[in-house]
Amino acid sequence: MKSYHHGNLKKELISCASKICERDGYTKLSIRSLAKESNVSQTAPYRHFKTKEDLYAEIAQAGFDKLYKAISKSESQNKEDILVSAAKEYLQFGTKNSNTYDLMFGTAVPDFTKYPSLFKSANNVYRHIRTLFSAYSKNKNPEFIEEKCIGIWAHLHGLIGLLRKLEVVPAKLIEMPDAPFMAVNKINEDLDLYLSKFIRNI
Amino acid sequence: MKSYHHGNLKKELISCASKICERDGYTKLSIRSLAKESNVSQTAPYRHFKTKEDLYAEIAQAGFDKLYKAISKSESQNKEDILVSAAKEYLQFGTKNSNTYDLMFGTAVPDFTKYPSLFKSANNVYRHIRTLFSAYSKNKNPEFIEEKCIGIWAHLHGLIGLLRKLEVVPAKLIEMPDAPFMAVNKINEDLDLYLSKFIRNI
DNA sequence: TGTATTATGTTAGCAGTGTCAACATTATAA
DNA sequence: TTATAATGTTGACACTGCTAACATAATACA
Repeated sequence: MKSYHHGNLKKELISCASKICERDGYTKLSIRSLAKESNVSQTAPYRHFKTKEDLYAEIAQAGFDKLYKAISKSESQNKEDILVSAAKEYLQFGTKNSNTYDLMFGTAVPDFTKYPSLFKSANNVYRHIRTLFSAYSKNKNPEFIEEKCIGIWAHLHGLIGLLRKLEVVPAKLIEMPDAPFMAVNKINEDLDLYLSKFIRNI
Repeated sequence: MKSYHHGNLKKELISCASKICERDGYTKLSIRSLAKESNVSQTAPYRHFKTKEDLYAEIAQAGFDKLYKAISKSESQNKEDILVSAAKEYLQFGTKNSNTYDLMFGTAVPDFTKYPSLFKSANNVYRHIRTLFSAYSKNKNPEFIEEKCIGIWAHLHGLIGLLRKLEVVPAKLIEMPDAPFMAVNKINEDLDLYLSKFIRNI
């Protein structure tokens, strides 16, 4: 005997949608199929999300919050270690949740300023990177810090994109001996080493 | 008096689709509206592209070819200047054709190995970066070269992604004084300086 | 406690999508 | 010239996001 009101639909939709987005990519998500999975009518989700983009924004925000947690958890006395470890967490989040990462940084939600809480969550990630680097860096000039932080962020962000794109079955390597897979795979195999070199080189 | 056969449909579709993808983003492209614009029936495009992804692959390949041209055109005796200039061309291509760049590196075509000629075009871009850096670098160790090239590529690739995401109307800055816009805008304003510092720092 | 209001559901329907099968016309190769 | 392949059209299926109109339940207030 099912009651007319679901009781917890919004949360369930977000949770379910997050899983689908991570599993299949956000373009595969459909509001109708999502509704079906929660045993509600096709248009019930529209009582909680005005548009599909609104739903994406919620998922993206949850992603940024999760990312923030991941890069915040490392504890150490050594400031370089913290930075390296945070970078590693960032990279791992991006590669292990690549579809969610794509939703967060791709065109699913083109303008974050439309969603202030999403904006804030995304910004918190950047601010934390800056805090860590600020503590690590000997040069405390704010402009220097900002510029280097963008650089670090861009490097990690770009690596995630490339790793995803170049993640190919090894068999293909034989056909394309000149492709950048070898190098990417090598980096992927020894991330710790790469990241400490990378940080120390800044 | 219109003839039954269009004569040059495939080329026209690709050209038209490229424009739409760059203007509106690739998700806005529909095969049906594309067909309508060429005054041809809804399903005519399917004689030239088995799926929408096949069409995306063609556009992406054209993008990589254009990118290759852009980063190849710089001439100079100084190997560092060539590298810096190529990096600048790369960045400019990515920021000025951001929707096309997104189509090239996003999830529109998830697996390049399905499209050998696209794969090759994309690979040419990487190989050219490597050629330039190889000529510039004093350390000629292949592993060193590969790793650094991935790093350069990732940095540029990531910057393009961030610049796009952080490109916001300045008015919003006031509401969010702690956001990374300032830094990003500064980098954007003086790309030459940023890139030469960046290259020299490798 | 009774009632008005709001929140949250449902049904029906519009306009649009990718893709396929069946058929029509034209260009080309044998 | 004729068979075949290439390239076009029509019609249809099963989807999609989204809206309007309506139904039910929870809540706020008198």
